[in-house]
Amino acid sequence: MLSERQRMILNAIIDDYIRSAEPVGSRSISKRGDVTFSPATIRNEMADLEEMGLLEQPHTSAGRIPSIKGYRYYVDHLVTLDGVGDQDARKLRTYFAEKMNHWEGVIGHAATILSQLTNYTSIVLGPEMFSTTLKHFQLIPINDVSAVAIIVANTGHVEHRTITIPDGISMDDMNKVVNLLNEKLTGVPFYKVKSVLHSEIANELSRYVEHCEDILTLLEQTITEEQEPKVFLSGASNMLTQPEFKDVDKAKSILGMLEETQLLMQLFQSNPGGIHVKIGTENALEAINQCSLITATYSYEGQSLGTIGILGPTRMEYGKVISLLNYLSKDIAVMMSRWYK
Amino acid sequence: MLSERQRMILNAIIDDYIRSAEPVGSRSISKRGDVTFSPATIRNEMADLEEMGLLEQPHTSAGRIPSIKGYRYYVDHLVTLDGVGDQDARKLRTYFAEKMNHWEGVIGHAATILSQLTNYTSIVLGPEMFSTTLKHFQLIPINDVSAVAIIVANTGHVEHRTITIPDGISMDDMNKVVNLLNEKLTGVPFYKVKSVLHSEIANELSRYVEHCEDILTLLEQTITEEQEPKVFLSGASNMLTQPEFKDVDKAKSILGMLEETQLLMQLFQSNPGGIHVKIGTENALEAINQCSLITATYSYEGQSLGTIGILGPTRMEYGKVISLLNYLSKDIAVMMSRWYK
DNA sequence: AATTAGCACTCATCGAAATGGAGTGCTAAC
DNA sequence: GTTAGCACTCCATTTCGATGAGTGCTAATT
Repeated sequence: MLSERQRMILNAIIDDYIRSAEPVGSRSISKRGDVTFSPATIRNEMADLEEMGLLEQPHTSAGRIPSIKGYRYYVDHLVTLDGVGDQDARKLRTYFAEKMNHWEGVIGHAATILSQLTNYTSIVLGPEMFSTTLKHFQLIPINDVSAVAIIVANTGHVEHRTITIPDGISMDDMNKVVNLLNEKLTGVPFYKVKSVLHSEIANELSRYVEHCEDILTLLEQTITEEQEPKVFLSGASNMLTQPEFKDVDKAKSILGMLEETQLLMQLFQSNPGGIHVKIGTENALEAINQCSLITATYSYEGQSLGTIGILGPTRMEYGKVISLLNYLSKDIAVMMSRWYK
Repeated sequence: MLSERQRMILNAIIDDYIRSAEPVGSRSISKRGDVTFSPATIRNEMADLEEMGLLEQPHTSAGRIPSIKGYRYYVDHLVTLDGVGDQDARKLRTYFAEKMNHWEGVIGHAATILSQLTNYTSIVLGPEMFSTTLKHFQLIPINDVSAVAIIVANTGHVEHRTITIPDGISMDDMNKVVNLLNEKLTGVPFYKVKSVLHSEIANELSRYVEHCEDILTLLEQTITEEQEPKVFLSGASNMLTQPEFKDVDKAKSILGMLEETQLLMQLFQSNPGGIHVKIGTENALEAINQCSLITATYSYEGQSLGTIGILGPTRMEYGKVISLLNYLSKDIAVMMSRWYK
């Protein structure tokens, strides 16, 4: 569909624009080493590319900038994955060499590194418990009326909540129930916990304990309560270094959006694994219609667990970011498996 | 030192400036209801106030704006604490009426509300475990080589870490040690844990278990490892609504600073309780030399636990914010005690 | 003696007009 | 098919004068 020459020119324009953030003229392309045609020829091609919707012109007498469609073509067909530079690789190693003693540390760190290496904003979703299995469940009484419920997954993931023990229920009864739950639920994946509770446990329980229904519903709530994954954000202020967001209002709408965890999770939904690039208006949220979002999932034992992502201007260093995300998501996977091996 | 009239005028200027963010002229003061003098008189007083260092002039033919010293006088002597408005109080009630099942929820929520009600940035430090006592300690094995250590405090605060079990140490031995620790350490304040470990436990342990030293050092690290309080940040993007930060570079240095948890904790250090106001250059960090930080501590059973704070421009609504922080810090205290009562 | 009206002066801000220059589209030559 | 040349467009920047808010000082007023 595009001639070789057109692809070269498109590539050159996008490369230049990513570097300079300013409309690219025919002359400057011609002066690059890799395109050996005269400005006039390039102008003709540029006019064609514009007609195809791959480029646009801010105003009549300006150079061209890539359109969303242009970036899309670039990402799909032209971009070269530089791989991860030695420097960056080394930084990653040293970072991860630090001893971490909970996964929040690993993931949070990953977010920090990502934003530092890219100068964009990184968003990382912690692992979903959904696909993990229950390892241990426990109640620890704090005083007469409240207790801490602790849930441990086979991945070492720990959740805890404070619950209030209803009147008229003894700690003894509670403990009996907890023991039974551990017996029956250990090894059960979280998404099955609810149904197993009802099918296998409800009956058996009613024999042992009074008030068992109250207790059961309480614990059911406790265990199955929505475990929304934690969101780690880093380098949000990097957005302000981008010339496209020097307008405070634009910056504000993006940074405001970044503060709403709900929206961020929404952004990451429906990512079936692998690396995904959403450019400009391809994103659902209006606030980031001038941004691109690149996401990758990281996994443990084949199960996709969570997502890491980079948000930047549409004029983003796609090649570098894609390589980096690719590298890092695998690194996290290795990290996790080494940890739990 | 200041005449009654000067105080009135200073108060009027600061009030106006806080509202408008623009230099205040003599005429506009004179037109307010509360100061009944002619512009000329007010001009004379303004000149005096400037000489005293309480006001300054951006340029010769502009109105006056308060200096740091001016704000300081205002906060110390003039500001009226409006109390918390009905609307705000109602919002606070509804927010806290939501059921929370871990303290992170309560504190995080507090940060959100604060930033929403004030339109400034809120920074909240979670409770330090320092002053709480150990309630329960437990190891849950995940696989052959690693286990999750869970530490519960009497406040319901839960910490967890993943540890790797050294070669040649059996899970049985580990459990013996853990049992002993629970026996001896329950009820001991965290800051004493380390010394108790050495004085009371080390000896006794050596009788029961081999390799006990290895285990002990591991667990000691685990329990006493630096528990730095969590930092909750909310409404950072509100900074961008302030006209003083419409300059992207200024905004960036502030927002960048806000991303560094270490710095934030530093900011909050050495606050002996009560409400504190740091204005402009009174703050140690250069990044917020154009900001004011108001902090308050919240406590539980008389023990000051953590800190809540509001960061805004020096041109901040001191009265409103101080009232609000005062109110909310007490609210959190009530909340916590009701929870654990 | 304190207060105020009057007035000359300062200086940031705003808009209009002038200038410069980067880049295009088109035509004609190679 | 490619390229040199040229007229044209339009943004960005600068310049300049007008505007007006606000001051400081002096002299009049209470």
